Amino acid sequence: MGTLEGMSIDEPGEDCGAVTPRPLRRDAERNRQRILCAASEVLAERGLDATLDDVAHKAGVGVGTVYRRFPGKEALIGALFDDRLSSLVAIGERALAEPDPWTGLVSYLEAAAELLTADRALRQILMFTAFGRDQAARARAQLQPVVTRLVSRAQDAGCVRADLRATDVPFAVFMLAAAADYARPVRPATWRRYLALLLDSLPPARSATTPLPEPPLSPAEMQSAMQCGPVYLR
Amino acid sequence: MGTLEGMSIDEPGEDCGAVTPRPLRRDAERNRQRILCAASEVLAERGLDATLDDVAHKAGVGVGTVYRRFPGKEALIGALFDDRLSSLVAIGERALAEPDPWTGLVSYLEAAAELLTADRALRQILMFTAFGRDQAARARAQLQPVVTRLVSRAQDAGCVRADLRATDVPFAVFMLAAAADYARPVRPATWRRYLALLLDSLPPARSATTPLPEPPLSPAEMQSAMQCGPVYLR
Amino acid sequence: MGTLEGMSIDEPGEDCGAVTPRPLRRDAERNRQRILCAASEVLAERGLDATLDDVAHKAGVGVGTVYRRFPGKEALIGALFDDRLSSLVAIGERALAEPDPWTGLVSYLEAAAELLTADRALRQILMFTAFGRDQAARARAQLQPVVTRLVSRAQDAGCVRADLRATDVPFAVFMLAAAADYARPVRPATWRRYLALLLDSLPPARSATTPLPEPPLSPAEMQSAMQCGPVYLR
Amino acid sequence: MGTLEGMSIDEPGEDCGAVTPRPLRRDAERNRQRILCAASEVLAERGLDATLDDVAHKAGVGVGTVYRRFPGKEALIGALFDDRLSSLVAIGERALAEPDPWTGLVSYLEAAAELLTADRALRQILMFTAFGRDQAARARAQLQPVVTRLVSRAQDAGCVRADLRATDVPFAVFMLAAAADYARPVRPATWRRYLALLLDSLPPARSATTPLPEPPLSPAEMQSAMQCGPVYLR
DNA sequence: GATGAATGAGTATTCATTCAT
DNA sequence: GATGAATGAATACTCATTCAT
Repeated sequence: MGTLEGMSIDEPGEDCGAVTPRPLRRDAERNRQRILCAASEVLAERGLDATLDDVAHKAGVGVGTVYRRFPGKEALIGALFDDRLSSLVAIGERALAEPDPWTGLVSYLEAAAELLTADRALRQILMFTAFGRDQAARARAQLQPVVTRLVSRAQDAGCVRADLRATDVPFAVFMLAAAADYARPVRPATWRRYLALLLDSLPPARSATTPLPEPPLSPAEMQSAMQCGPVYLR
Repeated sequence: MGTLEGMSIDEPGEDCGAVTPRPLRRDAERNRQRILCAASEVLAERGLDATLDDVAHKAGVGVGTVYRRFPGKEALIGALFDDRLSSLVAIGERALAEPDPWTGLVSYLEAAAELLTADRALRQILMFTAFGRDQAARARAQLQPVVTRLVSRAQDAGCVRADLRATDVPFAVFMLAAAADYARPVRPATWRRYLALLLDSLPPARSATTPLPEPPLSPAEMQSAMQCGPVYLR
Repeated sequence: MGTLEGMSIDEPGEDCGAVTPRPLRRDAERNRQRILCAASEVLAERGLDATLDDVAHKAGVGVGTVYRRFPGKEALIGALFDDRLSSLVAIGERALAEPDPWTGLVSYLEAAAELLTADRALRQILMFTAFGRDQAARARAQLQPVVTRLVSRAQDAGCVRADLRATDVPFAVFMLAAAADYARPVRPATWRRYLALLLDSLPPARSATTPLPEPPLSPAEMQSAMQCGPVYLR
Repeated sequence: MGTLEGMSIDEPGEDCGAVTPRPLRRDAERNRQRILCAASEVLAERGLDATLDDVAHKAGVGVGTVYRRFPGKEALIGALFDDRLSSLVAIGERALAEPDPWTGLVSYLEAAAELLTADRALRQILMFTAFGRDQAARARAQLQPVVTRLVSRAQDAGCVRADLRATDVPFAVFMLAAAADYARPVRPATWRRYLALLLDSLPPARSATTPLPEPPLSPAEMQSAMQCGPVYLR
């Protein structure tokens, strides 16, 4: 899980950041990462009902170690959320850096959906988990201005309908993630079909139809999706 | 739950009937219905994590009775699924009865999404639960022809783009359900906003933009949704 | 454990009492008694730290059964407390029935200490566990008037010093129980030695010589002690 | 904790000493003292359930250091016990130095009870914890002669009943500690009331009326009680 | 047939103790 | 020697499922 490896490990030299109360010992940090990776994988496989024992086993550590690094299950999931949130913010900022407003918005939707699509745990976390007041606040505080700017910039350029709002964007991403959740085991890219559909509804006055890039699921694939799809039932 | 009430109850004497293993005794069938109703209500409120004791209590019977009527929790949920599936088929047939093809398709999407929106467990079931081979097959067998007809009829009438497929329809419903799952505790009708958006992308060449019928969530409502939203985390 | 066997089982005929919501099924009540007995024994042996699994094992039932009958560990111990409390009240009433005031007070102290002495769990419960407000209140409400009467009656008869208070009595019992706790494995009756010593300090002759230096706890303080006292229950 | 501070620290160089395995390095000894102090405070507050992590934190050292200095939790508590034992012996010796035999005995009882009263863990230790054979032996070896002398001296002076024994004294202290444990959160000095009561039963005049019914524990029995007594230490 | 009592594997979490850094 | 990271057995409690009444 490349995303996790590269994050939040202070390089040996740059410890002058000084915000973190104390950098973890090398091995502790390594285990922290292992735990996050394992959590991500296990949760992706078995959903949020996965046990911390499973996570610990996958990470190759004892349960106690998980509890040493995270106050509890919810906190561990919260850490995952925080990490992914940073990625989303980065995605948003890259999208804002895009000179063309339309391309910017589209690339945000695409990259955000791609991120969610690649990680089921993240979809569940973003879509279904109630978090503590502060985490939710942080998420909003970081993402909202970026997304707001993306939308209003596109509206000012006349390429997006005037009644679209910034809060519609996460909904679009959730909806795409829901589609992805369903189709992924059969044909992972299916969600792009619905992104295209969605984009078709965005221009103030649509002129030409975009041909849908992905074929629909065949009835057989559809059935197969229903059988091996995400299991939340215990 | 009207659908449940109306199920045909075989008279005690005519057990010589062909396929059905044996018609239930009058009181047994009454209990079966009570259990399904109770399950429907309890699961709609609390989702799939509701306990069978809760269901039994709500139904006014003992747990043992639930197990006498259904092999287990999954089977009970499966029966609910079947019931809802019938509702969906009925919805589809009503939509087909609609003379105008476009109105027919739209009313199907609307009614199907409405059904999912009112029942949390149903959303979870449809979106996340893997069912047995036969149930999935039955679902497909019953729904697919109806939906296929709805789509092709609309395409023949020239009011829907040619590259839309029947399997896109359940995806649309799932996506709307995902939106509903998220926004429901704050503003339950929000999903209609996204149905409108979606419909805007369906015509072969869109002429006028449909004004979105529901306002978007305010940032504050958005945050509140994140806090009290569907909790799958135990 | 004879005391437990005879208690709180409604005789088949006398169900007109009607206070209890519903009499337990025969087997359920039998198991309830088994659990209480086992709890009493196990707690007596291993102290309040004994696990409910131990209790269940001793009772020959599964843990779930224990939890079906009692909401949790504390509730189980509370039930034990309630049972013993009834015994104490009965002891107090027998003591009041005694015509001679001095004999009455002495027999209460003796019988109460005997009760505590025979059951270590009870000693711990009475001495160390903080219970819910209502249980403590019930204990006080039932015992206090009886004990108050025992003391004042003896004082009126001139056989007990005037500065003794009703709240001194439970303290005496606790102190004897502490002695019993210690000496029991070696010589179980040792506490009687200290009861005799204590009784020697009660006649009024002594109060002239040494007035008691600290005021006794008021009934309200006593109750407050029962509520915030040392909690050894985990 | 004055007693702890004053312990003799062998100089680094003179490790050729006889019995002591090896004098600790200066800093090691300092840590040992810090740990004992911290343990004393933490245990006094929270009782024996306090964790070693708490102790280590309070002492400003790592848990590992605690384990380097003491084999385990029980050993640490044992060391505390030893320390308190020294205090008791000192108290006893001060009491013996008292010219008046009665005052001597009373001041021992008072000071000993005061010591126990101030430290919850100590109460638990003295009253409930079974210690290793050697610790109990040491306790007896050190305390018994002092207490025996205190008692017999008072008896010789004619101010204490003849049937009192040395082993009655620790029982008196335990009983007072039990009272203290109970009343402490409400009115900490309450135990003095019961000390006064107890003292009232000691003069020889009393023994004429009621000969004590049970023999006292012999010193050997006392020791045996200390070893097999109720164990609350986990 | 109905009931609800009994079961016990499973879950999150804690803490004394060990061991790598 | 000191540190604190890692360990995992233990504990209270839940709930789907079975079975005696």
